[in-house]
Amino acid sequence: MARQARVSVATVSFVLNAAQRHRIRAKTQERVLAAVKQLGYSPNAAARNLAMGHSHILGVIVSDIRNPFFPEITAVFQETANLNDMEAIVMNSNYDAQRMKQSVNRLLALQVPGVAILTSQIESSVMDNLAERGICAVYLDLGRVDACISNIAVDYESGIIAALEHVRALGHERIGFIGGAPHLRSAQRRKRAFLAGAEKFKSLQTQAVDSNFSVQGGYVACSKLLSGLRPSAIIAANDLMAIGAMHAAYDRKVRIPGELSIVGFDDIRFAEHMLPPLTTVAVPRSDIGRIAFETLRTMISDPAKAGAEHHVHTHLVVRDSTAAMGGE
Amino acid sequence: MARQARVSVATVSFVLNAAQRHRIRAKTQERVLAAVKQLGYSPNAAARNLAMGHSHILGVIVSDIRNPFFPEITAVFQETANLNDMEAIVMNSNYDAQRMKQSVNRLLALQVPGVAILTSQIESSVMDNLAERGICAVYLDLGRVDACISNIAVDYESGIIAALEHVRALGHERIGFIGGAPHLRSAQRRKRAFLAGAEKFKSLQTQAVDSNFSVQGGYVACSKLLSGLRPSAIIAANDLMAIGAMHAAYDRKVRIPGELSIVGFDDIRFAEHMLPPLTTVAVPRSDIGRIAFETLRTMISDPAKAGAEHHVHTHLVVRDSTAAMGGE
DNA sequence: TTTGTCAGTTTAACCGTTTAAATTATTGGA
DNA sequence: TCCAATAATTTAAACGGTTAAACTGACAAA
Repeated sequence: MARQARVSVATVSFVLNAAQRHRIRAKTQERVLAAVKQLGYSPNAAARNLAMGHSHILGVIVSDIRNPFFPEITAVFQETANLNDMEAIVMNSNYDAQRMKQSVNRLLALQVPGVAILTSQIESSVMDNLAERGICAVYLDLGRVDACISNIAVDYESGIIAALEHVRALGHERIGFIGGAPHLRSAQRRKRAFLAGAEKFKSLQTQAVDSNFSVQGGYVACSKLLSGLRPSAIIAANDLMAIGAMHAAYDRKVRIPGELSIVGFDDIRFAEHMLPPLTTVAVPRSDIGRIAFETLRTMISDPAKAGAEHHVHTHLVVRDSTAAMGGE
Repeated sequence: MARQARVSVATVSFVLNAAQRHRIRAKTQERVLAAVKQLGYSPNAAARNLAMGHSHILGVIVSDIRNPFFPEITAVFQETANLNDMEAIVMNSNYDAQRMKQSVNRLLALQVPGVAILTSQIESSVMDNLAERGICAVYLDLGRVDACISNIAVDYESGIIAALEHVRALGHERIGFIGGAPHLRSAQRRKRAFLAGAEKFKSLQTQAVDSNFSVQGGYVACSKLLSGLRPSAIIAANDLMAIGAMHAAYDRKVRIPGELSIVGFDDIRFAEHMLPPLTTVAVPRSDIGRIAFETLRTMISDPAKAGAEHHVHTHLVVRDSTAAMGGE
């Protein structure tokens, strides 16, 4: 080991750990730092991990990294973690409970001090497993807050309401809604918000169909809506379905936004790249990534304190896929 | 520790490592396995890592995880790694040499046995650093193959030629090309392939402009092409620029594919979701992910053997953004 | 001069595996 | 029955850090 600095291993350790640095003399610190630089030394993470009982790696589990919703979140999480001298390892549950369990087990073996679980569903046995072992966790929209358990609550409702108000203000009265997979809480909340919002305006005629958050599903759902008493505006519970809806309209030669206005949800990067650019509700994904990390860090550094509930807000981004009735 | 099985730690270790399992009696194995199950035991990765001198985590560095080109690769890499009892940690260089170095250092501290570097550029000092420490590496399109260094070569040329032949067969003679950032090898190769291919056909009039692989860049480049002697077909060196080009055409009311055919490159997921769906050259990203892992695994398990060069092929996917001259 | 105090540094135990080597148990042959 | 050979298991030394506790001077006060 780099004890070319003519000091003991302990001294090196003290120098390299900010918290202990004060204990040793400036001169000695210089010597150590010089040796570190000269040897290109970096401490063995495994040894440190073993000694400290936990690693500096945080786990992040998402349902589908291929879904453009997630990379932004994980990228910010990781960048923030790196700034704090930690690593992030991102795993994919692929919407599969079995894989979720496996991923958690992998993370446990890695001795992670905390985990961010950013999926729309999770078995409570997994949460319990984590809780029992004292691993801090932050969930997305799962509600529960406890010792070492935080939650990030996305305000879907105000986004949906904003979308509804927007198309209503443009003069649309017949409004369709394409919902996400109905067994997912987050899908239910968006749908309920839509229905509740629509109730307020007697003049509105609404029709809601459930789908599955995919482009394909949005296509089918939109086809269904268009073949009935045709709405002049459609709000989709995510951008992928909105894109599917745009395709369905395109294939039937229904002009957007001339004959049909479409609003998405999420504001994935490609929303603005659609033709026409998609009006959508932005979910602040980088905030989610940042908050997920920060709340984990807080809980890890002070495990006594209870977890917290964090709220993130959504807002409407108006682009060109919506227009006034009869307009274009 | 789980020595509730009334055996020594060594025995547990032997049972849990397939290679040594034969050494111990079936009865004893059962006892150990039962204890493992009962305690929900999983071996401490850090301790194992420390004892063995290297971890079971592989590093993957990409230039930009937000670019939809990469998540597919990393997801497959990770899935394959998991099937082989290894983890993958994905880092983002953000096209920044400094961050690349940092990422490599982080991975070194983690004692990774191998690294996949999937960026279009890398300083040779980084390659040397890795090589010196005996860390296996696989690069994307960086050419060098050596002890513990493999390379995945993407056959950009045949894809570009296929795209060119395709538009030529449709009757286009005035063909524009939007190139990627000219300092990147992979951009140069695509451009050169285009120019070389165009030479073969005397009748073709081509114009190539350089850009930067971004949607914005594609927009600007296409605007430039459209404002001169207007081409009837444009081939872009990646899909993002092709999408930018589609926007430029849309904003100028140039109809696609009626007045302008556009071909992209990569076949990112959103290519088929564009309106109209984008004709593009598919780069087999899941193959890249799989091969990157497999070649790393091979090199790691037998470090004596030299690295290998792997080729992956591209192929044209014809959709609706290209059509015969004067058609639609 | 002795003693106490304190800053600076070192010692040594520990973290939980792997693995070579040592030990103990079992088996089969004389 | 005893012994050798072999099978099964245990022992103990790494691995490279962290950290409580011990140590070492230097200096100030008695």
